[in-house]
Amino acid sequence: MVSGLVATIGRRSGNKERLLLWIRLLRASRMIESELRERLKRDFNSTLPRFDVMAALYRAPDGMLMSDLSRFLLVSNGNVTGIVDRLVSDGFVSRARRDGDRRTSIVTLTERGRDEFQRMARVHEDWIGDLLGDVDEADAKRLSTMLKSFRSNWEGET
Amino acid sequence: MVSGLVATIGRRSGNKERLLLWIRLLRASRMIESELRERLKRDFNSTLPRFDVMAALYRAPDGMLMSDLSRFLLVSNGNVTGIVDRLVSDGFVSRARRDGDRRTSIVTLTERGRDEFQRMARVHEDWIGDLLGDVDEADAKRLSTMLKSFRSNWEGET
DNA sequence: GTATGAAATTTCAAGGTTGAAATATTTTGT
DNA sequence: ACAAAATATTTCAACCTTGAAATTTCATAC
Repeated sequence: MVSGLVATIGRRSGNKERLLLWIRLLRASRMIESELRERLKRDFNSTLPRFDVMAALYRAPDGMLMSDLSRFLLVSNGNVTGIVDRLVSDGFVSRARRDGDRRTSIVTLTERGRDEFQRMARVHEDWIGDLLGDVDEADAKRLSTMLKSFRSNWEGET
Repeated sequence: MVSGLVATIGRRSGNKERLLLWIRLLRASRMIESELRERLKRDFNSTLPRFDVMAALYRAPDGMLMSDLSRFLLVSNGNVTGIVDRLVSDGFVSRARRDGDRRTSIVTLTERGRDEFQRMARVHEDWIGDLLGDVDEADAKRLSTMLKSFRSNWEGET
C-alpha cells in the first residue's frame, strides 16, 4: 500500500461484467415488481409491502415482534410500523401487548388476514410462474443457487 | 375448458422453482440497493434515483425529454419531475425550453453535473464489483444473458 | 379558424422508505 | 435501590413512487 497504484490494484477483473449483471438484475426485478404492484392493487386493493408482511406472519402462527418483521423483511423499523398500522386498521392483523415485556408487542394475522392472504398467495404463485415463464425449471434452479450464495458477505465493511 | 380442472391445467410445472427464484432475486437486489443507498448518501449525499437520472443524462449529451427519462428508467412521469427538480436546484441538471414545441423541455447535465457524475461512477463501479464479488466473471456473463432475455414478454396480458 | 382530440408535463394524494431522534421499558453495574 | 446502558418501538422530516387529474401546447378535422 505504498503507491498511487493501489486504486488500480484493488480492481478485480470482470467488474464490467458484474456491473452489467447488476443493471439487468435491477431492471428485471423492477419490471416484475411493477407488474405485481399493479395486479395486487387491481385484484386485492393491496400492495407488495403489505403482501410481504402478511406472508411473513402467515409462516409464523405464533406471531412476530415488530423487530423480527423488520429484520426478516430487510426494511427499517419505522417502515414496519406504518405498514402494520394500516393492516391493523383493515382488520387483517392484530397487535397484542405481551406481559413480561411491555416494550414489545406480538403481531399476528387475524382470521380475516389468513383468509385474505391465502386468496392472494394462490394467485401470486401463478403470476410469478407467468412472469418468469421464460426461465425453464433447470435454469430457475441454477439461478436460484447462484443467488443464494449471495448473502451479505460485505456486511460490516467500510 | 369444461371442468373444474382448468385451474390446475393452467399451471406450468416448475412454478415452485420460479417462486423461489423470484424471492432470491428480490432479496439480492434489495440487499445491494440498500448498501448502495447507504454509500451514495455517505460519500456523495445523494440517492440511487438521482444517480440513475444522472447516468441516463450522461450517456445522452444532447439531453433527454422528461418522457424519455421516464420510459428509460421505468418510472412514472411524476416521479421524474420531482427528482429532476431537486437536481436542478442543486445545479447538476438544467431544463431548457425548446422552441418548436413548448410543451417539452430538454434536460441535460450541467458541467458540475458531469463532474459529479464521473466522480460517482468511478466509485460506483468498484462498489458493484465488491458487492458482486462472489460471482465470478463466467457466472456473471451467464446470469446476465439469462436476465437479458427477460424483457417484458407479458406486457399487455390480462 | 375553431373545436376536438392528442401529447408532454406538472400537480396532488396516498403510501412506501430511510435514518435519526424521541419514548418507554427492561437490564446491568455498583 | 439507582443510575446508566441496552432494547423495542414510534415519531418525524425528507425523499421516492404511483396513478389519476389538471394544465399547457400542439395537431387535426371540418
